[in-house]
Amino acid sequence: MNDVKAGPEEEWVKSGEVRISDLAAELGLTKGTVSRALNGYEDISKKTRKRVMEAATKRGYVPTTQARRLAMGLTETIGLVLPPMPSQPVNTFVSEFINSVSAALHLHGYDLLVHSANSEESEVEPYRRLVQSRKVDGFIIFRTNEKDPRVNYLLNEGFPFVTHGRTARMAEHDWFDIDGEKAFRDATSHLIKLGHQRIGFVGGGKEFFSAQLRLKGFRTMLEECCLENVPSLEQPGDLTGQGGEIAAQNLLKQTRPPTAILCANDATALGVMKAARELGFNIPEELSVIGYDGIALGAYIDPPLTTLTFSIEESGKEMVNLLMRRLKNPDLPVISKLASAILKLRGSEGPPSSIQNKYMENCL
Amino acid sequence: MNDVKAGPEEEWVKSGEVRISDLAAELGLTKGTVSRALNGYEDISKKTRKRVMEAATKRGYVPTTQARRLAMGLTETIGLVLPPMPSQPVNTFVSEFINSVSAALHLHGYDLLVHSANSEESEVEPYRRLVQSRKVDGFIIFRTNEKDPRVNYLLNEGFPFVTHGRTARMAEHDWFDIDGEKAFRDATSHLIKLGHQRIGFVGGGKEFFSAQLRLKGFRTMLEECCLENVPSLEQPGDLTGQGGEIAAQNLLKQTRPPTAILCANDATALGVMKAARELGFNIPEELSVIGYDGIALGAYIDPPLTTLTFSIEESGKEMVNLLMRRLKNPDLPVISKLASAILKLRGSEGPPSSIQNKYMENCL
DNA sequence: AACAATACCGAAACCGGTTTCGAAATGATT
DNA sequence: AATCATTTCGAAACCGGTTTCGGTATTGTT
Repeated sequence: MNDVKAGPEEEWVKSGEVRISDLAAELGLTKGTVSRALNGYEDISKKTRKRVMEAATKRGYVPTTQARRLAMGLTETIGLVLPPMPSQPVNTFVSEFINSVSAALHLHGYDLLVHSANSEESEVEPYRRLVQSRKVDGFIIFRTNEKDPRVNYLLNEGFPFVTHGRTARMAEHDWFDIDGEKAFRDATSHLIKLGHQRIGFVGGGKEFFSAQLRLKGFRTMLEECCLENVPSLEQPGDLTGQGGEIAAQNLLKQTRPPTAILCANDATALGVMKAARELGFNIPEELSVIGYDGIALGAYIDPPLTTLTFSIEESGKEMVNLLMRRLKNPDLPVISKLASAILKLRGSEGPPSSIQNKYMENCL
Repeated sequence: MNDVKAGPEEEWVKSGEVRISDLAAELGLTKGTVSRALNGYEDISKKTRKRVMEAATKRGYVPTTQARRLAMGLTETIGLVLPPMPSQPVNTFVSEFINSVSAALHLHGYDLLVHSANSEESEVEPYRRLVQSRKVDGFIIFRTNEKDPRVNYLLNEGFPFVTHGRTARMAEHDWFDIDGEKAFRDATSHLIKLGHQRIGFVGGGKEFFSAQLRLKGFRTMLEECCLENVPSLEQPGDLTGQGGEIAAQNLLKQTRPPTAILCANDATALGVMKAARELGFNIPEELSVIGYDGIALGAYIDPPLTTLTFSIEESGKEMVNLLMRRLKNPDLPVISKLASAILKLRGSEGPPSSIQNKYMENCL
């Protein structure tokens, strides 16, 4: 009939029907004693403990979470607020991230409360509500801005949290981040070694700290290789495909268009590729494109998107570790963790059509 | 300094420091009275109520959720268990779905608890744990199988839930679904009208009910248009890009390959397109491809993917409505809701290279 | 003015656990 | 056998709210 197996010797009982007081009555003990027996207190005789535990498993007793948490004064729940999603979210990242964070939290006995942000209200409002109603013990914050109101609010409250990404106040809170600067130095270097000398850059919104760091990595490597930094080759973006399209048009319609474009994320890169196709550029022969994020979909397009990738699972795990440490001892000094992205070559980049080796003469 | 504004006339207080007993003491009332005043009981004088409410807002009192929920015997929380994710998820769907469900729940004062499934343990284990520990009042289940152990378990427990997708026991539980059969009839019809006569189909796993219905829609429309159903043109898939690649190879290496391929979802379609390119088929000139899901990324590939799409936001909203109704009154009769997908033409389909109008002579 | 009806609030139980404290029972010591 | 230390458990407070019940104080009726 169905695959739920009940013990053979006793009738099936619906879950969650037996309370600690039932157990206590059945055993002729008080609920305090039963509680201590189950929680490993030392002042319980082996014999009694055994009786209690056997009765508990036999009756299928599981403590009511709400009651336990109320008594212990903690929620064992971590909040994650989804940023307001534009209608064109290319957020394969988000679901993977939620998945890894949730799994990591579970190992510590914590639950994940996912809240959606209403775009009509202030960005901090959801956080404020969750804090005030005491629904969570801490937060996981991602996609940080340089000046982040959420961070300001939580720091002010003294409420525990960890960010995915740095902020202007990163010295005051725990954070995890990918070394986007190094990643973009690597990608830029790779393009230069292929022979590119005019390289375009499409950023994320400048409010994102990560976008600034990626830009910095790009510029640093240009300088290091004695390539001049052409302002018109740096275009702003917004981490969406549409933003990529617009930026690419601005880049490719110039009299001397770049031979390669570095994008702040994969969604942007897809927009860039779309615009490039429409303007008649062949990829990678006439234009190299590199993204950032490593979304799985990038492998299925033509040509497959070369991208900078990192382990989302590791990100989630690390962030949870940082947060658990903080919850256990709020007074510990702030720490952070920087992971690195790796360049995953898939085919959307190659040498420029006409290689000019000027930079080699000058620099190497 | 920071943008958290405190009232000008009084000093800043950390949130959540004031309890109902503090309020009561301050007002010279009992906490029972304060509680009733705040919750709109009729046996409180207007004057007292006003005093209480003013004091509450002034002191920033917000009831502790855990305590209220314990007293009221409900969790106001809905569980959503993420299916184990393969490493190649093109799951923009999941994050959007979580977002919409969370937003809809919030309107009813409910929270969303997201749990990740551990692939090593049984599929129902997470549900069992959440039920037994009484962490949630109900579940949102998606990606149903025909014989779904999760559904069996919850039905057996008499625990409230709503599914996104039908099951073998759909008469016994509330569900919401997209009319995949109709969607695939529409898509098939569209291809036939374009002149296609040999149409391939790549399904999802046959354990998914939805996959069966999509196949049924495909077959139905073939029959309706007097086209013969060629078994070798029906390939199984697994809702991933890789599965699409394999299926496409099976289809396109045949002596008489199809001129169009219908895919059970967009990820599959991307795999199909990749394989087709590698085998030298031009899309859409030599091969039309249609997907299902309407993922945003589909618009950015070349050619943009024609797909069957539906409103995820609406799905979330409807499912939450069904679930809230069920929670309010567990004895109501089972109801369900069927929404329809629409064919979003983006360019990955077109007339076959050599139009043979045989079907028109026969049928229309 | 006496009486019933109503408005309003206090007292206490309750939700289901955890934890502290003290007392009884047991065992060890002299 | 009396004393003391230990082991083991019961009693009760507590977490922070909600809800029922009953008793005044107030109002309305004749």
